[in-house]
Amino acid sequence: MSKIDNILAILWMLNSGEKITAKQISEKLEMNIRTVYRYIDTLSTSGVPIISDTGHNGGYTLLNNFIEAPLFFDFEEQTSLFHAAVFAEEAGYYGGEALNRAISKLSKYSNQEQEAKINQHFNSLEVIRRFNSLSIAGFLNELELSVADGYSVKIHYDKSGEQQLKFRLVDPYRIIYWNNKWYVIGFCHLRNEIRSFRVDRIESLMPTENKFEQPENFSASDFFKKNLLPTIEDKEEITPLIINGGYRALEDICQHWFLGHYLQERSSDQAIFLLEKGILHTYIPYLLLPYGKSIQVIEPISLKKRLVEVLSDLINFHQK
Amino acid sequence: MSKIDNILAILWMLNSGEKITAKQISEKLEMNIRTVYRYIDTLSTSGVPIISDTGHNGGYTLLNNFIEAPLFFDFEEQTSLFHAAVFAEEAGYYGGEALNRAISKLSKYSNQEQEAKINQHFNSLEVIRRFNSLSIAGFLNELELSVADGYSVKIHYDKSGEQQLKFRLVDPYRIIYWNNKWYVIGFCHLRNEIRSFRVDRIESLMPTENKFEQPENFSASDFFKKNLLPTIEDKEEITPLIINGGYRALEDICQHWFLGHYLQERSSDQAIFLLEKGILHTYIPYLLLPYGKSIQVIEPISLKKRLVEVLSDLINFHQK
DNA sequence: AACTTCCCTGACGGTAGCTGTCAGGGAAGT
DNA sequence: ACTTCCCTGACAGCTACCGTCAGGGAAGTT
Repeated sequence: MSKIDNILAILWMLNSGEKITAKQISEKLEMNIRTVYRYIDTLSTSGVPIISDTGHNGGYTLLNNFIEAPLFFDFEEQTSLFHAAVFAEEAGYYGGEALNRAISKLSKYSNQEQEAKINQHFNSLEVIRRFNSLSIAGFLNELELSVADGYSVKIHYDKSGEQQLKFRLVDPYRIIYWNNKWYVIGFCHLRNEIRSFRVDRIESLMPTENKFEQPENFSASDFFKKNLLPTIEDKEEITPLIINGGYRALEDICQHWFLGHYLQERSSDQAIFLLEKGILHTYIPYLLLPYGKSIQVIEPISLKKRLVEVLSDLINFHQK
Repeated sequence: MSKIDNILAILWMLNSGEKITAKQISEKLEMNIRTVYRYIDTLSTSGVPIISDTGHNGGYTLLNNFIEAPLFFDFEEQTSLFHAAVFAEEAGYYGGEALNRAISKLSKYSNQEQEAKINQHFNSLEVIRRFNSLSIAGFLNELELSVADGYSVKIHYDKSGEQQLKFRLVDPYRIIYWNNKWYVIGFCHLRNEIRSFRVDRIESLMPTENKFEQPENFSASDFFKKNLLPTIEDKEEITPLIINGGYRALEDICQHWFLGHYLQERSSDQAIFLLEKGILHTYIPYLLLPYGKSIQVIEPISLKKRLVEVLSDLINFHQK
């Protein structure tokens, strides 16, 4: 960060109205504390009415909150904000309206030279959208409000694609975006436990006036990863899955959205995953099929057999 | 007078709204005119939208907007910018440093009331990262510069995972982000045509001093979609692929990263795609395998046969 | 077309200024 | 007495800044 940026940052901090110590400033801005003293001195000398208190409960305040410190971004910063907006759009971010307003404001505050430079660099990158389900931004907006303000929602969730008329009351804790899909995680009163719901499978959603308490230090990330696939009911023993293959195929499989979580070890032609036996025989065969002959299961033998079973089954099915 | 003092003094002079010349500034602040030019450049580079006119009646002014209404974002706009940064990070965006700087400025700029609100809404959403290959930000940064400034790069590209010692000179037109992968599209001098390269498969990359002309109105998106898979050499006739299945499976397959492009028509239990025959028999079988028995090929019959062939082949392979 | 007023930039040599470290001092609160 | 706070001077290293010089182009006037 340049000196100007840091000086302005100090002004913004002081302008917040709260007393702040030199140590806090030095930590926030990652500068040496001696430099903080110097900058404060510089600002004071320049006429900024800074009040400094020594001793306990000491720190700096402004005489009044009237300093107008301008906000500006250099072309790299602006370009990156514009690009970030593009990634958010690609993901189907629900706050697109506010984001467009922000971007629009930003784009009005450059002169022609700056604008040309920003465009040049902005156009270096193109983000191509993938296919998404029908717009779920409406539901996401509702959910966001409910999460932020702590209100339960009543949803009609349809997991299997078949009509069901049961509503659920859900305390939404967090919205999740993962692997090109939107989820809401929350406490489901119907099931009396924390559940995740794919937003594109919500048929209807109604806000309620039921207030709930958000749990402290809830990590949606942890919960989510633990519940990636339908839970196998009984605790089963962990077993290694050993796969041989070419460099590229292994690279792909080690970064697989599901299998990647269970990677234990790999070399240039072998990867070892640790999985529960139940998962191994129910889901893994289908996950491996698209790799064709570019990978080979070395262990467990039972999975090789299971694979052949699945394949035979499919042959019968497709010969009908 | 310290530099900061003079820089801020210039900023206030410009903020008066009147046009002012470099000479006037140098006299008022008793500085050399070369230094004035430097300070103006510093401010401009930092993002202050200064308008400069040469010749008679020349001088500096600030963009009108900036005078009347300094840049200000409300909490929704700020939250959305913060979220956008999170999506960019998830994608492995190369401009993360500049983006962090921008976000850092924004977060320091908001007052405490705004900050609490922003945090509340910011924490409503969690973006979970998928697995990515080793950091390619270095290459992406180099590529971005080469794209923006129009310089060729020399790359060593490794598509098959085997060692090859042939370099290519490439005129990079655009960086592409699609389906969680980064590509560069450009004119390949080795192949004498436009090609796309997956950035994580670039083994080495060197900037050159060879300047090239960016083509006008180049849509990387169009090119990219047309070259999604290895090109089938001869023009083959288009044929329909008819698939039956349950609602959910069909929903998934119609949004498939590849097949989605060829969707012609669908109903609640059937989808029709139009594809070239060659693609149909070489790639489609593998793309359909993960769907197991949840979908069924209705037409063409030749594909059903091909599917059975592929499955038999795989059985032999996995029984070794 | 020539001239003048303006913004602009690169290169150079010299040195001013900036930074972090170290040492020391005083005010305020427990 | 101790701790937490603001504060300052001095130093070495080195980076960035400054004024000077030279040159270029845009815009307006005569």
